[in-house]
Amino acid sequence: MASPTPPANAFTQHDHAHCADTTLHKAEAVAAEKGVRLTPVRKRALEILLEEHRAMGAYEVLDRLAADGFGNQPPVAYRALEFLVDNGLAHRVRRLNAFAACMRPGEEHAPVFLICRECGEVAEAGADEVRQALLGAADRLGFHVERATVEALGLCPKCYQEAAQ
Amino acid sequence: MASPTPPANAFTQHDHAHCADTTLHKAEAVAAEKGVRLTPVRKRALEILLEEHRAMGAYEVLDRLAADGFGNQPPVAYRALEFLVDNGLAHRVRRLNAFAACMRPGEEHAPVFLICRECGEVAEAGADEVRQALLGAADRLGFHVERATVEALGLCPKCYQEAAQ
DNA sequence: CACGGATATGTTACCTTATCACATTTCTGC
DNA sequence: GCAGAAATGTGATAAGGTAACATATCCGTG
Ligand SMILES: [Zn+2]
Ligand SMILES: [Zn+2]
Ligand SMILES: [Zn+2]
Ligand SMILES: [Zn+2]
Repeated sequence: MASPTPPANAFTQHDHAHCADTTLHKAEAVAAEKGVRLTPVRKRALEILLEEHRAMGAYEVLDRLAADGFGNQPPVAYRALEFLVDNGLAHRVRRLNAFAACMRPGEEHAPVFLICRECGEVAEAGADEVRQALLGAADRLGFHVERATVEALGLCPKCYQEAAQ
Repeated sequence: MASPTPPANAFTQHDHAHCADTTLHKAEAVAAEKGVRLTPVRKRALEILLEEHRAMGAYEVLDRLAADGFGNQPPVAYRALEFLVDNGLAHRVRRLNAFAACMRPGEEHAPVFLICRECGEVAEAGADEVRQALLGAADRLGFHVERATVEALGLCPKCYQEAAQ
């Protein structure tokens, strides 16, 4: 089965309001199906992450949540973010110590993050071949992979163009 | 050119004293060739990382350095570690917020880390196919990769065996 | 509806990781 | 020997993350 949505990604111009809206609705559907509660804080945290195609630090999210009347202590943000990550609605971007909304909630995927060091945009690329290659390399050492982190730092198309001039 | 050393890795039983010693000498050679100074703190930091096939936090390294008569403030460790990383003598393991000695200093390689969640051992696997797959995925979005982080968390052969019982 | 356990939130306090800024020393080329 | 560069020591502080416990909300059951 092919992906039902054309792959709107951070580096392609697109109607992001629509992109975010669609993703939020998918997330709600996923939560409903899994029988987990996308409570107000959690939903708001996800909306905040969805505003832009970039990763946000927990404290940045916290500030936004606090401004919206939620608690202003770290656990408020960390708990909401943990929930989102645990349920596949957001990902943790290790290189940035930050979090990004998952762009394909519900779809089985091994996320690969492409992080532009110039503009900070983060794209989530599906890359099964990367995962396959990783599993192969691990297998040769007898290692059993449970979770994988694959992140690339570099330049997005736009910033690469600009740098070339 | 094939790798000159048989791939001694964390998950294979081997004479680690020899393994560490060899790697340290390779590192010294690399530093000499690059014309950078592997000063006492830096060398000691590398030796500390080389003691075991696992990643160490900066503060753990710092404690060891301080015990050896070096400074006991964070920058002491962070600077030494930064030097090692910048010169390809150590790697940063993002998932653990820690550092591991590079097992193949001088060799061009795209490191992939296999982290056992049970015993904490970390193996550095060379995996060009993983890098190729990543470059391919990035290219499809027009992204230019400069640096990549590939880390897998799971169980090493030994711990997997033990878990199965 | 009432009750009780499970789940979620608020809040305090604290720990770990990482960086800045600046003074002092050590090295290196001249 | 001397000047500039590189490396180190040190204090202070920013940024990221968690433990623990009290309070509130939800939800199935009687
Ligand atoms: Zn979008
Ligand atoms: Zn960019
Ligand atoms: Zn070894
Ligand atoms: Zn293990």
